[in-house]
Amino acid sequence: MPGHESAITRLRAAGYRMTPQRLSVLDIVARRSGHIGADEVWNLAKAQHPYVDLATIYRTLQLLKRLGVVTEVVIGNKLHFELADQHNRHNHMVCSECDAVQTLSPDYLAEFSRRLEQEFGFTPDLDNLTIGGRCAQCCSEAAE
Amino acid sequence: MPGHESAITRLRAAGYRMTPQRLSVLDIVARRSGHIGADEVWNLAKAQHPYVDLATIYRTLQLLKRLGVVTEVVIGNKLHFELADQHNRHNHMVCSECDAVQTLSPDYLAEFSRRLEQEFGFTPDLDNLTIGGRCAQCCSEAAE
DNA sequence: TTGGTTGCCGCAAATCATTGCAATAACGGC
DNA sequence: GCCGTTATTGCAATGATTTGCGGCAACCAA
Repeated sequence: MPGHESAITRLRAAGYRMTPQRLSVLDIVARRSGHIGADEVWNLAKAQHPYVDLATIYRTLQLLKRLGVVTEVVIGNKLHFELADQHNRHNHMVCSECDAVQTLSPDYLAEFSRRLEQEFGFTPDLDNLTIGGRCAQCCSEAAE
Repeated sequence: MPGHESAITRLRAAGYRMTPQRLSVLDIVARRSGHIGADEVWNLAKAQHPYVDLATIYRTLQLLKRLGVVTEVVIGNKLHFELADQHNRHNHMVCSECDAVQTLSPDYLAEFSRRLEQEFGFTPDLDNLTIGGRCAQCCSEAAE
């Protein structure tokens, strides 16, 4: 399920050019179910297109993030990305001890978000919000 | 109001040693009302203690964060820190366009946090959670 | 199809943060 | 107060990400 044609259209509509590098990154992220690190995107991209620079990977990922095509997850000290799917929105909870990632329905943050907008005019970027903390397992291990 | 004696005690209680470098960092962060960047901590620390390494600053700040003595705020692509004050807990909303920082009562996240713990056993580290997004001013400017 | 405009890429350097290692210093016990 | 253990430091290297710049290529118009 490619599903990224709309992303291409959106890029063009926003005045950006479509390049083989961008297509490649988009394709790699779209094929992957779940998040993928920037370095891994780079490795896969090199296979398709021998001379891709890592800087281009990062720039492209940031661009796609700004356009809402991909979302960012902070895992440990590294950034991961995944295809934004309007029909399957979710947030991420990441354990700072074991780096385990759990997803969360955005419903949990809906009320919070609404209040920030209403009371402060602040529009939180929930799609790219990573909630750090300690997972159940690490909590129980720490309690021993 | 120094207020970091308790932090020193806490450090010692956790089995850590007290060094001039750590005292220095603690003192600098405590004196500052509001957040301060790691580089600025370094500059101020060098004034007191000529040979302090930046790595020590980062290590110390991470340690103090782990112990709950300081909290972290992500501003732009840099980490800032401030003294954790149990009597004045707050979260931060940071605008990704203009880097403006607003504080927020933790009450706004209390219900959310409670649900994560109850339903998933996940303990979010709200003290160090930075909420990214767009501030009211940047929102209105973007709408024009 | 061709040409001009201008956004994008590769490269290299800079920035921010973390980590391995050997020397040093903090601190509990004598 | 001195000593030994071992956590901590400084240093240098590494890792992760961003940025400046000049050449190149995508795309629109003719």
